[in-house]
Parts: sequence; C-alpha cells; structure tokens
Amino acid sequence: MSWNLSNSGPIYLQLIELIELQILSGKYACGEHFPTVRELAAEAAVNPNTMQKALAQLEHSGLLVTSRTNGRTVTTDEAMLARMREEKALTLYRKFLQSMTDLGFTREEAQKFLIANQAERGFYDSTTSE
Amino acid sequence: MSWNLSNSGPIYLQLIELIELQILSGKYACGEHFPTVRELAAEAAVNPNTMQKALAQLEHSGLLVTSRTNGRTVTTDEAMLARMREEKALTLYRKFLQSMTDLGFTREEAQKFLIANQAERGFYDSTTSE
DNA sequence: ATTATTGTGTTATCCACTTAATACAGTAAT
DNA sequence: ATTACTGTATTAAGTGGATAACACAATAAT
Repeated sequence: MSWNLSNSGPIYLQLIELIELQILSGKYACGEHFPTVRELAAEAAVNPNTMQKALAQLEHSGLLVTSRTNGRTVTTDEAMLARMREEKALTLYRKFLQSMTDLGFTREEAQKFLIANQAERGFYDSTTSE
Repeated sequence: MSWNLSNSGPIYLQLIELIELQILSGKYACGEHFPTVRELAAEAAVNPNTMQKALAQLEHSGLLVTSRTNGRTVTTDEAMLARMREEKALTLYRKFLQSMTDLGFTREEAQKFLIANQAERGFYDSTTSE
C-alpha cells in the first residue's frame, strides 16, 4: 500500500478515503480479518490515535465491523459494498464533470477530452500498488 | 460567486483552487482588473490575511499580476492561460481515472461508466453559478 | 487464572491555520 | 502636498489536528 498522504488537509480524512477505496475495490474480501489499529498506524507512519479516528468513522459508516478483541472485519453485507462502490463511482464522476464545467468545458467537450486521452497509458497503472 | 468553503482542509488552498478555476474558465478576461483583497475577503467571508495568502500564491504561479496601488490584474499571457487550462483538465482527468482504477474499475469500465451516465443532466448545471 | 492482544479513552504538547486589529508603503487622483 | 486606495507586514490570540505516552477494558489463547 502506498499511503500517499499529503499535507493538504487532515490526515484522518485522507486515511478514510484511502481505506474506503481499498475495501470497495475488493482488496479486502467480505468478512475478511482487518489489520489492527497499531499495525495500520505503523504501516502508514501515522499516530495510532489518528488511525483509530479514521477506523472509527469507517465503522460508523458500516464498512467495518468491530469485535472487541478480535480486531475488525470487513462487513459481510456484500450488496451494500457493491452499492457503495457504484455510488462512489458516481460521485467521482460528478465531481470530475463539475470541475470540468467549472473550467469552462461543456459536457460534450469533457467527454471528447476523455476519449481523446484514452490512448494515454502508463501514467497511473493500477498494477503499481503496494 | 458561491465560495463553497468546507471545513476540510486549509481555507487558503480552497480559495486558490476556486479562484484559479474562475480565471482559467475565462470568468475574468486577460488583463482584466481584479477585485481587491479586502473586497474578495469580504465576499468570501474570510479574513483579509487569508485571502492575501491565496492571492499571493496565485501571483507566484503567474496567473495574477500585481501593481502596487492599482490592485491586481489577470495575466495577459493568453497562451499560458490556455495551456494551464489544458493541464488542469488533464490533471482532473488523471485523478478521476486513478480513483476509478483504485475502485477496481478498468479504464474501459470507467469509460463505459461515463458513457452510461452521459444522459444524466441537471444535477450539476454550470448555469447555476454566482 | 494468567497472559497477550485487541479496541478504546485520557491528558498534554506542538504546530499550522485562522482571525483580529493594526500599521506601513507605494502610487494614482486631486 | 494631500488624500485615498492599493498591497503588504506584524503581533497576538484562538482553534483544531497530529503526536506522544500512557492507562483501561474486554476477550481469545494458554
């Protein structure tokens, strides 16, 4: 995992976003055992309190389930995961389009832009994780 | 102008982003007179110092030119504006695609997703500005 | 029962951002 | 020269996030 944390904005929010993406992408399977707070904190080079803050909110949103001493597990609600993944994608899409229109592009131009740049490969390759 | 400032992350960074989008979108024409620090600060309901911090960085990036008592003007380098606008769009595009691949979508699936949602209109209409 | 591991809570400290209230400096207009 | 308006600098105070260093609670394993 990369843990690409920037100094722009609260770290715990970035952690939430990153971990959420990992879960929704299926990196951690349904019901799968999750690393401990201290492990994750060490891996992300972050204070355990900060990681705890992020995980607590992820549990509150329903993605993680906590059992006192067994650590956390990913929710078993597979349907919810699928739904949240779709919603997340839709949100990303809307934000992208919003920024593009803010930039003065029409929807059609934004679309054309995407198609025009579809050939571009290798800048962000999903295989370069961890 | 909306000045939709969130409590997530430094305000001056949000201001930079918003103003940059306004300039690049052509809301302020090349060489056009720009509102004063105090005016903008009042409009955004923000401390003048914070707005000053944002404008200073925008000047440093070349978008704004400052003349001591005449206030600021947008750069007259039209070519640069066009270039930065393209770069901005490319960055937005890459970030979007990065998030989508993080979510487990392939490039092709992300593309299909965009096309599938192209019919959706009215959620974020660029005509609802100010 | 004891131990180790887990999540959780507490207190204190540090630092960046924000705001406030000014003061100063340069220049265009008069 | 004076005035008014501009950007800029300074100092102080308040706020929230991040870190550090713990202590505590609950349970699985022994």
